[in-house]
Amino acid sequence: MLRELGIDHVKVEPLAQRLGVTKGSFYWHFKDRRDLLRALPEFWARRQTDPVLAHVQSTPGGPIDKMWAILEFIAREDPDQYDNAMRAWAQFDPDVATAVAAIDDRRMATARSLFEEAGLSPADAAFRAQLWYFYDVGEHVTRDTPDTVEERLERAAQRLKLLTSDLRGV
Amino acid sequence: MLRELGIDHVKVEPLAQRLGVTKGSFYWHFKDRRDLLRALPEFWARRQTDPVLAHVQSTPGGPIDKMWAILEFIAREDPDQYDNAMRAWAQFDPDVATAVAAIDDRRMATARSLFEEAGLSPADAAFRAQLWYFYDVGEHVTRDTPDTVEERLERAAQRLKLLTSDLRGV
DNA sequence: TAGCATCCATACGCTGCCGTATGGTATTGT
DNA sequence: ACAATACCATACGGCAGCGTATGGATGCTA
Repeated sequence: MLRELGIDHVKVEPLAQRLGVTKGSFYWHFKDRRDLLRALPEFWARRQTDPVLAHVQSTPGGPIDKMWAILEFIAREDPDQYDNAMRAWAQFDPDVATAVAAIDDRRMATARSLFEEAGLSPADAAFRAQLWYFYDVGEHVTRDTPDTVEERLERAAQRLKLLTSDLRGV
Repeated sequence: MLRELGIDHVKVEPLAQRLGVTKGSFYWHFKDRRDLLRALPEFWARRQTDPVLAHVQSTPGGPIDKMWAILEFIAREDPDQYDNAMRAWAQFDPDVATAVAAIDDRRMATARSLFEEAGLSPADAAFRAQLWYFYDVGEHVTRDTPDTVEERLERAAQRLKLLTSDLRGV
């Protein structure tokens, strides 16, 4: 419901009908609607970013290898637009906004440390990480992600090249 | 209402109350709620992107000068998050999505032609324009825009430098 | 000044959704 | 076998918002 119609459409009665149950069931599992909404951000964080960060931890090689590992990992997933729905929600709910900002920080911090590892100064690395990450956000939010894995991989390679061509080959 | 709470909160009765009138007035000006919503995308396009494109048309100099003109123009505006609200809406309404996509295309086409003018091949210019534009989108959607004009200008200069440092000075 | 169009208020019925109260069934522990 | 607990359905009252019907009020026009 969140992905398809937005947070204002995750309502308990339509939700129950979609699941083939009634409201009575819902109010046994959750105190009220707010209680359900509170559980969503953490669910999202666990599902969408923990796997990526775990994957980059476990890949060997230099920083550019790890950047490629991230890009490849994401390109091989099917883009399910969960991020978009969360951002749309965060737009209008301060609590969710801080939750999403925390995720953004975690992701950008990873990129930043990799750019530092590749030889950039902290300030330059921070900016480069922004450019890196914002491309991802922009691609998702404008729904401009290619349909096939091959196209996504090619575009990712292009991005990595442009963002690291001036760095030492580590 | 759209900017602050999202499209699902532009409802006729709260809207009327906010304007200090009653529903009776609303239903004289608009057929129904859908009629109001239909008018919003065009209103947004006129207000948010026409001025920028008009401004770049009227600035002299080479393509990089014009790129700077765009960045400077946007940096001097106060970021009012209208774009974000439209994107949040477009996320869940296909008609709005096409309207927003049309705006994205217009903006990116401008950047693309400038990169071509600066010597890039059509394919390279298209990718470079994406990177250019997605940074903008990412900055807005993550609410990471600096508060002061000076900081925004500095960041814009940094962006322009990184995206054009390998091009001929035209 | 009579008539018509413009603009807004009041009042009404209807629907969708929330949250609660209450009862029923199934499963588990002893 | 018999509680007790977990899980779900039904039924209710209440509110918010939609759209319509109707009646002023004001201004323009002949």
